[in-house]
Amino acid sequence: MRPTARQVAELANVSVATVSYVLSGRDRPVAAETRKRVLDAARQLGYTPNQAARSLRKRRTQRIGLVLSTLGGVPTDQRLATDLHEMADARGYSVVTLAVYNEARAKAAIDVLRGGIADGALINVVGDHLAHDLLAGLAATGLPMVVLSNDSGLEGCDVVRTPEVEASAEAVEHLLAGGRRRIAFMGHRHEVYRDRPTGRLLGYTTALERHGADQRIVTAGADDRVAAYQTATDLLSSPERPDAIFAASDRAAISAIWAARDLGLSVPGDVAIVGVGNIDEGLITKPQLSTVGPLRHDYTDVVGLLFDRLQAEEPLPAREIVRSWTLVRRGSS
Amino acid sequence: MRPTARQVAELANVSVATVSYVLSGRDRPVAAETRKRVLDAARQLGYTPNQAARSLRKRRTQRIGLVLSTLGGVPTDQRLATDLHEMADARGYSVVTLAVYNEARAKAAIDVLRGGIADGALINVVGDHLAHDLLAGLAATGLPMVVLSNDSGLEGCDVVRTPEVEASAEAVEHLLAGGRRRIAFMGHRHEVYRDRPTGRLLGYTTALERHGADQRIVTAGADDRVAAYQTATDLLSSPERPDAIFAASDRAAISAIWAARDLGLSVPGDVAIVGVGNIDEGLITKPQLSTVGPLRHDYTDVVGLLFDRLQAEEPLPAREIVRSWTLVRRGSS
DNA sequence: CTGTTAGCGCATTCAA
DNA sequence: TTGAATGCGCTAACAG
Repeated sequence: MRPTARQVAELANVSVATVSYVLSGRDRPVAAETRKRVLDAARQLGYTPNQAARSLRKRRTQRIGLVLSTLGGVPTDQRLATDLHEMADARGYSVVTLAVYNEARAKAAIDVLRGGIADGALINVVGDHLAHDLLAGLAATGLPMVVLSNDSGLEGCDVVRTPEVEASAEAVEHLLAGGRRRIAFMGHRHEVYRDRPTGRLLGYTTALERHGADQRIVTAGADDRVAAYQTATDLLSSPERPDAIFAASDRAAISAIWAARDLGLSVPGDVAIVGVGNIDEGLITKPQLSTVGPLRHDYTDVVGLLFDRLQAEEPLPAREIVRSWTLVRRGSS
Repeated sequence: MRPTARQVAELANVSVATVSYVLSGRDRPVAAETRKRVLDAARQLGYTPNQAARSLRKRRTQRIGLVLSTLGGVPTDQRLATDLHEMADARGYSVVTLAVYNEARAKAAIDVLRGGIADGALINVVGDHLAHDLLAGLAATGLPMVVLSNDSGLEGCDVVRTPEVEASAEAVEHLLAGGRRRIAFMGHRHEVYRDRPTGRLLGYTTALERHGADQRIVTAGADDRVAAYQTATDLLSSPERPDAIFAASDRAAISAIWAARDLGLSVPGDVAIVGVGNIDEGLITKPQLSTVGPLRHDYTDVVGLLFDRLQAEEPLPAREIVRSWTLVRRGSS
């Protein structure tokens, strides 16, 4: 079927070892003429080394696993992915991406990693699909990994944290300081449909509590633009219309701006709107979108953690990065 | 390091063969007590079979490769990915995604597939990053694959085609029929910066030619929302403002609607706008977006082609699917 | 400069 | 009902 090194060797009249040395380019002296025969034979047969055999033998795959919630192209994932691909490329690694989607597939994805598909993993799974003990179990195998998560108790790997609770609270306090009193929260499903507040919702409730504001308006809709538009439309056409919306994603916030404008409401006059993430698209809305998020979208430091581990001789101590988020005040609030 | 079947066997006081039989669940009689010992030992050691060794031996990986241009979450890719993941799951396959991004990485991705990372591949790469002969070479290895492409001369695999040229021409003719005379095209980079028109740009030029309209206004900007907004703003504030914009993606078309509204222009009064793709978001713009694209976003037939090949005993003849696209007239044109 | 040999970890055939 | 032996395709140590 697929040609093997053995067949290349026969065609070139050499041993498989020579084929291996020529094609993997290790520094063993090979006569120019022999090398040419091998390369010709390989080309003629369309030979590509079997990676399963190679990594079984070398005990390395030269691959990185990227684990994401979905292939949905959340802005953060896109940046993370491009930085990872670029840095992996430069170091001779390839990247395979695993999408989790739900709890069952999260288990499957972890098993694929446990099965040794990659030499290291970069993991960004939001919500609770990826059970904590699965992750801990994976880390315990010694697989170099860095996890983007605010969960506590992750040992044996690097962790990248995001100050989303504090930043969200800051955003809501900014709205309160502007005199807003009926502030609605539009969140992701995984935050809203949960027993106790976490993440951006927790920031929202915390800020309200601090200011003795007990008016909580919590809706879902931040997961996609259409839902956000509809949710915002509902909120803004209700008799008790909110005077501010804090959306858990910029994409949702932008939909909310459009919903307000379509209803003839002025932003921020009638309703102030703040998002999360600081995506570029916030600069082309009218008014421009206020948001909390990173000022620069750069994940090279995060990816760097992973390659540090891969290139280290001995296990590295667990490190932690806390990313820096800022409230960016623009026209919408 | 990572435990092997051998270690499990020693701990359970059985042979590696027994471990293999118990854990892979093949139908060889194993005493209940032995089975329990093996399972306990495996759990205790946290054993997961090495997939490289397993697929080397079984000559199957139980994996599918999904090859995409980017992890950018183009709507089509999202649908394709969810359908693939779901169907793969149901059949006991996992999915690994490879992102191409550029020409060099396209070669790398093909090499990964040639190296046997998966038993089959679903490939959707737009533009010319993935050279035709690379794809042909991959198909020649006998790897079951289905390719979404309008290129000709792809042999040894299933091909899924999209009537984008005809549909784009239809969209432009619809604009012409509505009396529009200065129709601008906003395209993807890979179409616009190329020696001769292809794809959606070709549909545009073809329609204009047919009607003797020689006014061609070709711009890029369809690749992202921000660029589209800026391009549309430029177009619409120029002294020779177009009376219609045909955008190569719905996302760009939606940005164009915003740009028009922000300039105080009426859609479709001052400028008609048509997109491509028929995404749901076109229903929440004001006016709603006219578009050409599939009426239903369903890729199960495409994914089905791949699994047909994987499950077939002998090589299947190459098949072809032509997807059905329709002009959906809504308020923006 | 090149070939022979011995596994990597697993699934599977053949004996027992 | 179980174990020993073989080899998937490759790399790397050792021998020549």
